[in-house]
Amino acid sequence: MERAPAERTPPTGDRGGSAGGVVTGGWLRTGEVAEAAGVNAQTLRYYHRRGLLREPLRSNGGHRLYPPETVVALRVIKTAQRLGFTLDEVADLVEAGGHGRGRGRTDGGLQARAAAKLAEVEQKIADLRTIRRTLLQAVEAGCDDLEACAASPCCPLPFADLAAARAARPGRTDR
Amino acid sequence: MERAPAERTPPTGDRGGSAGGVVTGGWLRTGEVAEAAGVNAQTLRYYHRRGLLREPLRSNGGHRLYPPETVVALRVIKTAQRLGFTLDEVADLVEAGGHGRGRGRTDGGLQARAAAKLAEVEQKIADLRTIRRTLLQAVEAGCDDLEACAASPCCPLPFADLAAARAARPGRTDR
DNA sequence: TTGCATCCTGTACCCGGGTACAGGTTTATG
DNA sequence: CATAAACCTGTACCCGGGTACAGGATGCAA
Repeated sequence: MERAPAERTPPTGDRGGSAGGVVTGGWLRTGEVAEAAGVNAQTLRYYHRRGLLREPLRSNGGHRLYPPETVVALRVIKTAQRLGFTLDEVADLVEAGGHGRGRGRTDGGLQARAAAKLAEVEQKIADLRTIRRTLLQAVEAGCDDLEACAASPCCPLPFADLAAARAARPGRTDR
Repeated sequence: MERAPAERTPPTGDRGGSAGGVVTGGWLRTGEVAEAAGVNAQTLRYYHRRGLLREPLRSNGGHRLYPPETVVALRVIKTAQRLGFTLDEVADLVEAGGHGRGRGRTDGGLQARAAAKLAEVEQKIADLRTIRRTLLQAVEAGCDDLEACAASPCCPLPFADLAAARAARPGRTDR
C-alpha cells in the first residue's frame, strides 16, 4: 500500500486541486483521508502504530500529507477486516503482498490465508449452529429458569459438559 | 443461585465429610469449588465482583465456605455463557430467576431472552455466511494480492461498501 | 495580522472476560 | 509448635480494536 511516496512530486505549497474542497489528484491531509475512507482520524495514527500504513510525507510544519491511494489502502484494510482477518493478519497480508514486488514475486499468500480463514469461519458457523440448536431446544422445552433446569433431569440444556467450552464467544473460539 | 446460605447450619469446626478429600455434603473451600466446577479460583472472586455469585459464609479466619450447590451455580453460568449470553446478561438471568421466588413468580424471563438471543445468533450466522461466501469467491477467483485486487474491476472482493461494516468480528456485531 | 480550524504528540481509557502478582493471614498436618 | 499449602486483599495486566483528552503548533483565509 502506498509504497514509495517519496517518488512523487513533493508538495510545494499547493496541494493539488485548486477548486476548494474536492482535491482531484493532490495530497490529502489526515482529516481528508479519514473522511474519504470513512474512518476516524485517530484510527489512521493507530494504523501507523500497528504497521498497517506507512508514515507518509510531512509538510514543513509536520502535518502528514497522504497520497490519494491511501484511501484505497484503507478500504483494503477494512475489507480484509470484514472478512474476519485481525489487524495483525492484515498487516501480514499487506506486507507479504508488497514485499517482494518488482523481483518477480506474485505470491501474496492471500490464497492460502483466505483458505485457512475460510476454515475458521466454517468452524465458527458450526459452533454457532450448535448454540442455535440448544437455544431452540430450551425455547421448545419451555425452560424458563436456569436453576430449576439445572436441577431437572429432563431439561435439554447441557449443564454437564464443561469440557466442550469451545464455541460461545465466537471471537475467541480457539485461543 | 445459592440463595440464603445463612439458613444452613453454619460450619462449626468440621466441614462435612470426615474422610479426607471428598466432602460429601459439607462446605467447600474456594479451591474445591473451583476445581469441581472446572474454573480458576480467581474467577470465583471475579464472579462475586460481577454479581454473578453471592458472597458465601466465611470461616472465623475469613476464608470463604461455599455450599455445595455453588458448583451447580457455576455450571449454570458457564452453560449460559456457552449459549452466547454475556456475563451481564447471565447476572440478569440469575437475578431474574431468583428474585421474586416465593411470591408466586414463575417467570424467569429465560424464554424471552433465549428467543432474543436466538435471533442474535442467527444474525451472526448469516453474517458469517456472507463472509464465507466472499472468501470462497476470493479463493475461486484466484485473488492473491489485496492491492492488485483493489485496483482490478473484476475482483469479487467488496472493497467499496464500507457502510456494510456490520459483520466481521462476530463478538461485536451490533454495538 | 489575526483568528479559528485542523493538526501534532503522548498518554489514558473503553469494552468483555478473566489472569497474575505481591505481600500478608489461616488452616491443616506432622 | 512448626511449616507448607491454601487462602485472603488489592491492584495491575492481558487480548483486539480502537477512542478520548490535554496542551501545543500549523495552515489558511480574511
